Amino acid sequence: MGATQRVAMTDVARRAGVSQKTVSRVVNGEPHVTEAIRAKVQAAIEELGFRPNAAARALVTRRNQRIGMVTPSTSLYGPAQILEGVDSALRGSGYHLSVARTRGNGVADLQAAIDELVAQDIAGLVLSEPIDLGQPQLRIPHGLPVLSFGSPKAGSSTSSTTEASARPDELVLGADETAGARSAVEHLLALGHHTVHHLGGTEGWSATARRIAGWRAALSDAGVEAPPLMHGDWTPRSGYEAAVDLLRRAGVTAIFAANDHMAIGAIRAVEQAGLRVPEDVSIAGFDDAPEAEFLSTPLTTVRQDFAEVTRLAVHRLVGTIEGRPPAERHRLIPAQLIVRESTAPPPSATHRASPPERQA
Amino acid sequence: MGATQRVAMTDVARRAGVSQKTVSRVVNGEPHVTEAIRAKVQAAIEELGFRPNAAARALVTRRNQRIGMVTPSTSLYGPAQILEGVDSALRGSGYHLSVARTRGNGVADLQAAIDELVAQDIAGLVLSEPIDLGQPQLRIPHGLPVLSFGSPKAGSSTSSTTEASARPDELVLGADETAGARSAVEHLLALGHHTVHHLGGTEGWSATARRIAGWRAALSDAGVEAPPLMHGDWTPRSGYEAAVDLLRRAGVTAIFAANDHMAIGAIRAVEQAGLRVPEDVSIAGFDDAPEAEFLSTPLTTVRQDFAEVTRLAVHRLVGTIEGRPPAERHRLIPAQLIVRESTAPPPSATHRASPPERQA
DNA sequence: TGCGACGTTGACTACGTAGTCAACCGTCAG
DNA sequence: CTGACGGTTGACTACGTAGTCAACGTCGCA
Repeated sequence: MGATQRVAMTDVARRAGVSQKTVSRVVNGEPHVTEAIRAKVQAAIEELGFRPNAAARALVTRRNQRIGMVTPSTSLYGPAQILEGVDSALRGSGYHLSVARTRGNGVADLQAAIDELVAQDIAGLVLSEPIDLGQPQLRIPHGLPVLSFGSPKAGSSTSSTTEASARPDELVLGADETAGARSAVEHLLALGHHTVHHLGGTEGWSATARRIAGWRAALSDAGVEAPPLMHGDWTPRSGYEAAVDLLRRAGVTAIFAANDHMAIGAIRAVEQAGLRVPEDVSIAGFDDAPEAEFLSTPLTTVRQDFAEVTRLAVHRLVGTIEGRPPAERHRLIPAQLIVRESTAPPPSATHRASPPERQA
Repeated sequence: MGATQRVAMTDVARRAGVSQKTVSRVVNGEPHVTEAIRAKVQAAIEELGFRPNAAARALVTRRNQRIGMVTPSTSLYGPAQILEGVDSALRGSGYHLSVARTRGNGVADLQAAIDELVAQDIAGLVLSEPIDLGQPQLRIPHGLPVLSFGSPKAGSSTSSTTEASARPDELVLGADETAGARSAVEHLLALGHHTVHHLGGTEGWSATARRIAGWRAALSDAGVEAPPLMHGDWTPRSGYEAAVDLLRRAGVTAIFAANDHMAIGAIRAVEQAGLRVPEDVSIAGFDDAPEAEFLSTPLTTVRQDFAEVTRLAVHRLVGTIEGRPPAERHRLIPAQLIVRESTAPPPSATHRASPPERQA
């Protein structure tokens, strides 16, 4: 069982009639090796089925070609997209990807996942969802490059100026979710809704905080007091249950859900209450998940360009690892409002001034 | 940048006034160490912030605590659930998880992902989605334990007897998707539909083949000739487009989509054609994705118990790695038909004999 | 023809850990 | 009181690779 490694460079060297060091040169594609010898070594490698021992290599070079990634989930849309994007961006870079999923939403859970990765001698650390906490007392080895998708502090958005993060050398990239959320709420207000209710994501997630921040900012700009906040956990069920609660209040005409799945649950709740989307209640989501466009009521939502964000982020992380730190450590990519059929003027809007339509 | 590792066991040993070997004993929790010395070493470890060097350990023990997993995607429901389940099952086992995503659906793509993992000295290999090919000419190091979720050969299902796989020692576990698909189609036939059309998943995936097999089996048992097969790529869009095509034919009353997302697209297509689900056209999916229950038309679908499958599979894989191979190498977990509101008798069924309702 | 420069090759060694084995200690039975 | 034994500790070494540096050979130029 399992004794996978048997053939070493010395075996190849003996077979090819050269030194171990020469085999090393061939394997690593170093110059200063005669073509004839290179071919001979290659042949010996093939014959013996030699594969370099990664552990020995890591030991002697004192560095690992491994990136560790902490993710809160692999099945939620955002984290899954980030994981996929990071993997894509890493392919061909020479770095391997190690994944650790957090088991809960607390600091201890995040720390446990980080520790597991750090124990693997990673060259860089990716935090898919940095927890939203006052003082992120995370123990991360000094000098280990860190990339976070989204700042742990709910950003003031659009301002590209950086808020200080816990680690001065931390890379922070992401879509501008705050501005994206803001544009969704502004869209609803522009349609004529008096106010917009928000179904927040899981408490403690920075993404939750950013979307709440955008929601509050839009309401504040419009001079509207924010109604009580409700929290779900990103699942359709939680969106459904929160919306059922919400619909007990009078005059609810617009709901902004923190993600598309909660929006789907909310639509169901509205319909079960005998109301129609969007005629009676408008609903907007966040993510532009693939199914959003194909729901019976296609969903107005906010799209993030995960491919671009992850590509740029990984590029900068690898640069930092290899001693070429980017000049700019923080970057927000614009998010895009996608207006579909789940949002419309409120029932009595036609009796008021015609609402100015507005695109993000 | 990045010189993460500085403190070695010898440093700790000097600090604690013991030998490096004793530090090694303490770190690994070996017996035969006086409590006083153990405490002294622990203190020195804390003070110096020592962390064991994984590469050196792997080099000398000749084995890695790493499981490599190949997945075709991290955002599709099934693969994401498998990834999440494997990660959960691995937590606390002492093994780390390395992920490689295939870039395409060909053998070469799968092989490339496998090679990348093998280069990392993995102790075990997990294939989330074994490609469906006649002769899987995959190069996998001899003696490396392999776990596949679902056989690469579209199984005859229910029979728990194993079909021969490429590697005699390969572990093959999964939900009985063939039986699950069969039960969905039988459900539709029992409702009175003359036939059931199938929107298949991405060609080349074994999951696609298994669901097709179940579909064909159910039709065959009912003495119905299978209508032409259509293929999508698991996305709602592909389900939508396939259904638009399909609805050009006359007399289409029942569609079984290979996953819930394609079913969502199909529902949209039906509704856009001016027809109703389920009154005019019944639609069933596969996966029981979280949103399936909360769609405007809650979806009849098939649920796999990914948690159970992955837990069992990882348990057996780890056992195999550690020299305790399970007696049983193949196992199918039953899949469960979930009947909701997207399926009903066909439009004219009431004019015929009342259809016998049937549960799986 | 002679000399230096440069390209090629290999011997030696370090990297940090765990396995092997011997030395040492105290205890207990004879 | 002495020898044996078991528990504790450390010296030495191997693991497989890449870095360092020296030796060697060849070529071009003076």
